[in-house]
Amino acid sequence: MKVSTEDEAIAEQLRLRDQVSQETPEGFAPKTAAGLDVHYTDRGTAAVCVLDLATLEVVDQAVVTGSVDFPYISGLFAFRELPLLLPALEKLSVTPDVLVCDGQGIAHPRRFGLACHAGVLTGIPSIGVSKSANGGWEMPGPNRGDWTRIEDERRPIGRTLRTREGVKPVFLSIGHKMDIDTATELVLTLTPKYRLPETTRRADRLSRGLD
DNA sequence: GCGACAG
DNA sequence: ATCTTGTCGC
Repeated sequence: MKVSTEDEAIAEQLRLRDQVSQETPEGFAPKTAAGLDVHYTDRGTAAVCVLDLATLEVVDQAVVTGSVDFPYISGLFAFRELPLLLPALEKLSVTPDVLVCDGQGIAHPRRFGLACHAGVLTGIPSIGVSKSANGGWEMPGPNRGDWTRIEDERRPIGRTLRTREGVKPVFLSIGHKMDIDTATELVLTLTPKYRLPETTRRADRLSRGLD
């Protein structure tokens, strides 16, 4: 379905959100994780970087550049980024076991943020990790691994997670085919040294034409 | 009108 | 997101 207006985008989110699964597939044992990010200049450059979870080395990557016509609107972020991210995912020579998106999953006004959208359209388990969050949350403890709930109307929709001591926590929520505990463990695996997941850092660098 | 507001 | 100086720490 073509989506070009705000109303159409919201209708599309409401149509797709029931397809989100909050259950991790039986025997889920991811060997690879993909980071997704888009960098903007006069156009957009989407980058996907697949890392081996055991070594955090890059095993595959893809870049797609094109025009971006949908504006940035909080709550409709996916409609700005997915048109370039999906083609980039298709260019990969391997299918990643999980997608780590730079944004929200169900911690979203309609419970259908970028990570959910990417997961449902690809069928790949996904999570959303962002640098800031909507909704209510309190600062987690000071140690790596400490977390607190992100809530909306007293309903848990995600977690803050301290990935590194002395710095602001990250905000994570499940995207698709994923449970929050598995997502938390995955993010900790991806953050041995820096606040943000290695997947996100590599995709960000790649989208900027570095590396 | 005012504050909130993923990137 | 992007703009943009200095500063602290490994």
